[in-house]
Amino acid sequence: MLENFRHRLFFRPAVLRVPSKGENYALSSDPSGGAARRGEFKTVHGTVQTPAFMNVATAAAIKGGLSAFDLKEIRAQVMLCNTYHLHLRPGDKLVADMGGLHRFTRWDGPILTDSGGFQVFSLAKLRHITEEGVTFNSHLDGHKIFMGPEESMQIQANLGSTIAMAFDECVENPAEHDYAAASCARTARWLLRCKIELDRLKHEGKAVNPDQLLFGINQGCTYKDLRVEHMKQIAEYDLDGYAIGGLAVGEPAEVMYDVISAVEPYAPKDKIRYLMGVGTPGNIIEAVYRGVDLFDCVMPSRNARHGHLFTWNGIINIKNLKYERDESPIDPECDCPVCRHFSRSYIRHLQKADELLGMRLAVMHNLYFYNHLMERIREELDKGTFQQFHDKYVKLLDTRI
RNA sequence: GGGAGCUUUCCCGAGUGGCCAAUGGGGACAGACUGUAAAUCUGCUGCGUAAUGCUUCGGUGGUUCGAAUCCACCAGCUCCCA
Repeated sequence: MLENFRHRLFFRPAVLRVPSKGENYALSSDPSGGAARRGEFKTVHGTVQTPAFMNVATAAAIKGGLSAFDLKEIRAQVMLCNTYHLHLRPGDKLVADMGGLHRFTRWDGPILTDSGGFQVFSLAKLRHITEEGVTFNSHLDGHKIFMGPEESMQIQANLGSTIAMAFDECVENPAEHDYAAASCARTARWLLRCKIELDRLKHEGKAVNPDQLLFGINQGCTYKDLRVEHMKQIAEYDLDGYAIGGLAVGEPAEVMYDVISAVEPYAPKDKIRYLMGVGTPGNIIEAVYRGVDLFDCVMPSRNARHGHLFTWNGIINIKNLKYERDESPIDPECDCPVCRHFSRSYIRHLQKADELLGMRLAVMHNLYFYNHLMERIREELDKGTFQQFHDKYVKLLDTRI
């Protein structure tokens, strides 16, 4: 496997803190293990500066009406699409016939496709799991679909993403230790099947992207013993990257941070680490602190559609009456295209009036905020001032104002 | 000129004697949202309280133990006949 990820350690937390009065969590990284990293991740679709945020475009579009061209405008590096959703509609075969996701969407940067594993969790009422894979009832029309590791890889090979994710089971929280153990053992077996199948597809010329990378996914619920054992196991498969999945599914943030700290020392140092589905700006800062390189989350786009906007002074709800006559931009400290041109008053009006533009502008701002947050984090790591940045913003950015 | 019907809390609209401060929508106000079944969902919307309290269903006056609901008159609106 070619080297595709180079990183430098810029920061090691030296002091273990305990929660002080008024704090509901404290940094608890193991000083010998967790460490923020500044890196570069090379792919055939371009190099990703890490830590990075991946912009979620589940059905090959950013909800709220943003295109590939808008993604450039908001300084996005990576787009993320979904295997299950694209398989259902328009169908991965159609995407392959149209030349793959890059040609289809006109996004020429890296694309990561999630495997459908999260839908095993989120569509729990519509599915049945066996060793072979998962049977779903389509959320669109109810028809039965089967997806296992091989099917997920075949679909992702058709989509031609830069990075394919292994097909996993994202277990709900809380879960019994026995169930979590059995599930992550199965996820490990599925991972091997994924690797074999993707190698076969590439070897037989059936992958739209012959250089498609494969990331494995660590599971084990909130049980550190399972997490560590599972990570040790999948670390031996020499994958292109390692994800931590099954977090931020209802457990307290401190628990999530502890799991990351526990499992991080066992993730290969020279491979990129991806924390799936996370999170708030504060979550991301804490996870970077603990050695995570890559993130994705629906929060900036979904919340934007609902009027919940991120700023460098905390979170605002643009629909609130107090912004009715507010001429200032969403965030006075933001230089995104939306903040450069439009007032809170105008965006509030657009959202209250259900104008499409209201969602579009809000989504552009929030995604810019997230991508810019990652830029700031990289700058702070480069300058060696990430600790101060962390201390200033980790709580502030998640606070409602 | 004659006849019929209607008028409900911000709006639409249920309710036709007590279980009605009054169904349900909409709007307003606020909250939730973490690998997107999410342009969704939740709360709240007469005043006030710890609470059995107070004011309200076009207006006024009646009937009744009790009225948004029944009666009379008045006002406004709609339709039909001349």
